[in-house]
Amino acid sequence: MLVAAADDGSGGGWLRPVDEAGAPAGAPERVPDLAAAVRRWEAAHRPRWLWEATNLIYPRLLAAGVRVGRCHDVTLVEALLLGYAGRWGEPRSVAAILARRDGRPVPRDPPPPPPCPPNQQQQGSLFETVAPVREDPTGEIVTAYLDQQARIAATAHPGRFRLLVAAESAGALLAAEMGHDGLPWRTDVHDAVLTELLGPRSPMGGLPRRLAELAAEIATALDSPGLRPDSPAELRRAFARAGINLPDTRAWTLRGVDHPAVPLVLEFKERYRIFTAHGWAWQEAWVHHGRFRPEYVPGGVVSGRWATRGGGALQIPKAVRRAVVADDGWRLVVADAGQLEPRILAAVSGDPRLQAAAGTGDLYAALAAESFAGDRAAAKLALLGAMYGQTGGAALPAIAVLRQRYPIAWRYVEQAARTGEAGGLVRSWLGRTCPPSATLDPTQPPVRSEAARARGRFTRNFVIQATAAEWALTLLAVLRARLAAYAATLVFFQHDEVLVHAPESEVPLVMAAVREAAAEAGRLLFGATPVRFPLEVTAVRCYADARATDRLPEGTGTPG
DNA sequence: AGTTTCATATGG
DNA sequence: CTCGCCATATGAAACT
Repeated sequence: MLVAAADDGSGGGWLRPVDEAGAPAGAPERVPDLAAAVRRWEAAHRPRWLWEATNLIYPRLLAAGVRVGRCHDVTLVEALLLGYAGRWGEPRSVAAILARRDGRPVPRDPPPPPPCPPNQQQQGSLFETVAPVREDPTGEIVTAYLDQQARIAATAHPGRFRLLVAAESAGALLAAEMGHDGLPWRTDVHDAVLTELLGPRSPMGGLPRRLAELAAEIATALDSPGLRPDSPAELRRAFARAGINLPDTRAWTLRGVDHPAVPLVLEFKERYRIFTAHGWAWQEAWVHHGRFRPEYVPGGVVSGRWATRGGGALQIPKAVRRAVVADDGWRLVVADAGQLEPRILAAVSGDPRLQAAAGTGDLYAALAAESFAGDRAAAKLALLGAMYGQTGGAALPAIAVLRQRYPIAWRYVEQAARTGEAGGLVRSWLGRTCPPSATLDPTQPPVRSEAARARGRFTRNFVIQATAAEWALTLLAVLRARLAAYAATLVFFQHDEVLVHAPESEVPLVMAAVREAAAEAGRLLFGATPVRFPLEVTAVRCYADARATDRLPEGTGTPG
């Protein structure tokens, strides 16, 4: 059963129960308290909620303590369907869907809100900026839903597309929940990390002591009083005065320069970065009551990966992860999908030799043993180079070996690249479609240009990265459903890594649930396949203690 | 003064 | 690992 739901902008709303065909399955209701009504329906029937946009309606339900199991997010699904039809970027609201269907002028979507740190939010601002709704919109939502169902049925693989739709909608629920719950964050530990790396904070808002000392040492070493090492232009001029002409001041460039100031500059850069991006100012804006609450944006990246709005949640530096600490009596279950993209390539291409390697715990090692004389690093570089469209550098011989030894996998990415170079569209396994090229015209003869080659690299990588993203999204959806029975909650998701905050007593159950979710995601996407999607799962007090590797020790002994 | 682009870092 | 892919965020520099 489905229940279409809409809020009226002031706490109340409308509900309309319907069946899969859109026929009434109960009386439409005008409710004075939408959250309370949703809570009653969820407890009694666990329907699939049908609404225009999870990111608009669900945060208010969460604030009222209401959670739901499943939904269909019309706006996110419309983005998928528009992309599938090659109409990327057109308006996605219910009103836009109906207008397109009826041949009326299509209204524009409202602009997304700007990034807003939670500690600067004004209470009630959301309610004031949204015009109150006076008419029941649930009938139109149902109509839009039925229109979408028809278009989904007309895709090349409707079953796959339905899985994508379900996963995308579940992701939207989870994104709102994680933004609401927040990531456990110890401000005292964060302070200690900052003080250790940067020195005591300057009371006047200037550089902290250790950074200021480093800047002074750099100025002395370059005989440039007052030099600000955070200014690339000043730094280049100072090095030029010392007889060293730099093309830029990147860390990698500096590492090749023999001068006493270089190690100081490198140290300054590393620490200055943490000071500006994840220092005290960031903490004051984004962390409160022991939780970091970023705003996740499902589908915010063209490949289907999530983005975040403000807070830099997907770029937390390794050093700062020490501040992510489980509550007393709780643990963080950290699960990381190792070697995900090459495993995806094996699954989608059907290359039997690559699939054999992807059936082991360490794909790169198996590949190395099979085709690279045991050189694991070469095997890894070859695969990454093939998936990214690398055309230069030291990995070229290894890429040539890959091309010859794994021709089916090679042809898969080559085909995607050719399509892109010609201005065509490519799709992920479940049917997410890449945006069209801004410059290439598929109706014209192919051109050979740097733009065409860049487009080829993009589409080549898209088919892999987008499928990897939907595997991860499917895992999340499955795991979220399994964790509903536990006190444990998902608190963080970063492309191929998830964090679950769990009471100690639930840790074994949660670790098993994560592994099962990974296996289930593989089955849901690819059915019976020899490719495995192993997870490295650890339970830790502190995020920084979860070691990151690209190797997955399996079984009882070490290989070789 | 306000806005846009560049340079450089972080993450996968 | 400069590479080849996808991002966000900051401050400086360069503009309107």
